[in-house]
Amino acid sequence: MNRKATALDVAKRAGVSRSAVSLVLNGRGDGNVAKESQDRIRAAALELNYSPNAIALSLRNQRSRVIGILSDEVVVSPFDGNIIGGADDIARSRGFVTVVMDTERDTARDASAIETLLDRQVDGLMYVTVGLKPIEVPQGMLRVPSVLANCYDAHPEPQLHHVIPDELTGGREATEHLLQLGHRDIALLAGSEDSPAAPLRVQGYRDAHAAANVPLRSDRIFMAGWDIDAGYRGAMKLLDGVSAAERPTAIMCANDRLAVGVTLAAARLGLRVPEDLSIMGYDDETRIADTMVPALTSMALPLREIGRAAMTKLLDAIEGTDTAGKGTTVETMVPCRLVTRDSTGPAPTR
Amino acid sequence: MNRKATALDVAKRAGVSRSAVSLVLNGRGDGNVAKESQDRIRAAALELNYSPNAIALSLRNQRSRVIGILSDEVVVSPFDGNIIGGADDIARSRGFVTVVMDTERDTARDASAIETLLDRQVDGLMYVTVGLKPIEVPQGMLRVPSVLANCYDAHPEPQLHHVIPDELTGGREATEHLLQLGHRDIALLAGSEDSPAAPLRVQGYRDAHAAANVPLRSDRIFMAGWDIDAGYRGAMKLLDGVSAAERPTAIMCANDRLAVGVTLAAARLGLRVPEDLSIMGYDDETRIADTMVPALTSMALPLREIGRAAMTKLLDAIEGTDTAGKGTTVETMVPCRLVTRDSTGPAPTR
DNA sequence: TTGAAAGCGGTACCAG
DNA sequence: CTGGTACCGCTTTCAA
Repeated sequence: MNRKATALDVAKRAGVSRSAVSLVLNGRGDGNVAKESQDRIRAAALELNYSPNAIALSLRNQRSRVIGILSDEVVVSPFDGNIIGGADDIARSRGFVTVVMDTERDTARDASAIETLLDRQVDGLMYVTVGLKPIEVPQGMLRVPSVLANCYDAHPEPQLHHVIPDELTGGREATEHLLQLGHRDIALLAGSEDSPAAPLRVQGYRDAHAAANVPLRSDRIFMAGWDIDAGYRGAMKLLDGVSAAERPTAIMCANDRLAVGVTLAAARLGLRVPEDLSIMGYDDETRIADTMVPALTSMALPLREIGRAAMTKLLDAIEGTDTAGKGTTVETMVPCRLVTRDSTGPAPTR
Repeated sequence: MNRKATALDVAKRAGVSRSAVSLVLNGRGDGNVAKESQDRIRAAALELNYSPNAIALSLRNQRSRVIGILSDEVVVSPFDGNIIGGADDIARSRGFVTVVMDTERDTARDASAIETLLDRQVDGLMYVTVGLKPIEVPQGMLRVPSVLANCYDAHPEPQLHHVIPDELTGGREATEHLLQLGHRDIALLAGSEDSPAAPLRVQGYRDAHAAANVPLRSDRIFMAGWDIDAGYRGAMKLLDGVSAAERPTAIMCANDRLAVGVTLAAARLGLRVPEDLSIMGYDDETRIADTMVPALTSMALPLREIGRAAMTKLLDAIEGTDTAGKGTTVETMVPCRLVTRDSTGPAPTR
């Protein structure tokens, strides 16, 4: 717990002034400080294991090279952590560090968390959520460059750039995958309306049918919820006691947990997957989709990419690197990615 | 992006000096500053929405009221986020804020992350991991009060206090639950040796058998791994084509994902849960154990409590509140908690 | 009761 | 090429 060496310590040891130390260690020694003084300074710095005090630097420069990440519940929940991972990748590669604060879905804490971050001179702010959702942008975010990841400004005149997954296309391509396998009766367990992602995925499902000119039965769409038991119950309703001719040949789920429930139901009913029933997940949750039996075909959310894109946008704004002026575009959409595994197959002939 | 008000701004507006502002706003006005000056100062501060600059404060006080949390992968992984939630609860209640940095399991990044945190004057450090594990304590952690959560110092002479779940008792009580239901042939899918939790849970399983005087078949224990497919395969080996008399009446799993796999296998084999087979999980993962069909009986990891206990220990050390001297105890064990749901029931009579 | 000044650890300007 | 000095925003001591 001994105090760290300061620039003054280095200066003394090298027999020069603090200013010289500052110049040399910041690479502006040549032409300002004698060659041999430079060497002595560098040697002294090394011996004392000197590194400048970040606090003092921030105070002086009014910049900290720290990006504050505000999470609604990404840290504590099992979901979407890779957004932060991706954001951190980019930040580090550009010489910034990120610090995360999680409000555990208590939006009342947003303002104070942001105030805390701002008080500590963060150079920028990123708001990241579990699941696509509209948010009330906390006032403080407008005081420094900021960006939204996986969420968007609920106001009619959005102030901040946001980066979100392209759920519409995701829903469409998931459906297309099944249509291409020959399925003509595809049920949809569609999550619930509390998430804006759900209706988008439903719309994608509709669009795919329309584009393929396949008639669509609205009674095949269920706003079932998001959890395993919901998937189980939904599947039971669709499959239990229904003849092969009348049941859907595929069930598309709005997330992987629903798909787990559906798989469970199929197993209980003695239906083989994918021979009798194809099951499609969404999200491609690590260690769920890839480890299910059979492994789940799923539409992967581009979490890492969202984090990377959002952080890139943010740092460009901070460093004035963005090509056009700020606010040119307000939205970046990142495509989802189909991951084909073993739970989907050709439609059974009947 | 207009600059924040400083103490000087407040002083000017109130027609006093900066020192007066400082005194009053820190509650040491009485007896030092005239009553009416105090009022003017407070009014001015309010009007200007003044809050002191945390950076300047840290520089001045050499303390920041910030706790750095270093995570191996708690943020990006789906697991154990509630440790951080619990830690944050305590920190906030005691006037500290936490900032989290996640190294995504790259221990090479530990040192630099800690250096960053230290450079920013964090008053304390907490290292938190996904899953119980021994760690190499990064040097820098010894320079400020620090604590380990869900992990422990791998060295023979541990320097830091750690808070971990009591896995031995957890394993024992999980087994006792099944024994009490009359099960006498309990298989164990035990995770893998890469986690120190696995052998402890196995030992608990053995202890419970010994205490109940129930003979134990070592060939019922499988180091199966941790994922759904591992549970599925393990269960198939135990159950498929085995007569009711020879198969175990209960399968205890080292985590909930294994239990999902087991449930899936049981469903495929036409076995009812819990009538024909009881299934026990571990971890009590949110939105898995509670939403399975049937809902999983599980041994809950006390994640939140671990975080709370660790942060309490840490803040006590920082504020010098700890009753005994530092380093009195080096370990805190937090008990796991049995959550009884629908996947376990009385052993079938045969 | 008040204000001036020092100092936390740096950087940057400027005179020598 | 060098060292002195002001300043970032705040607290604290000390003299008036």
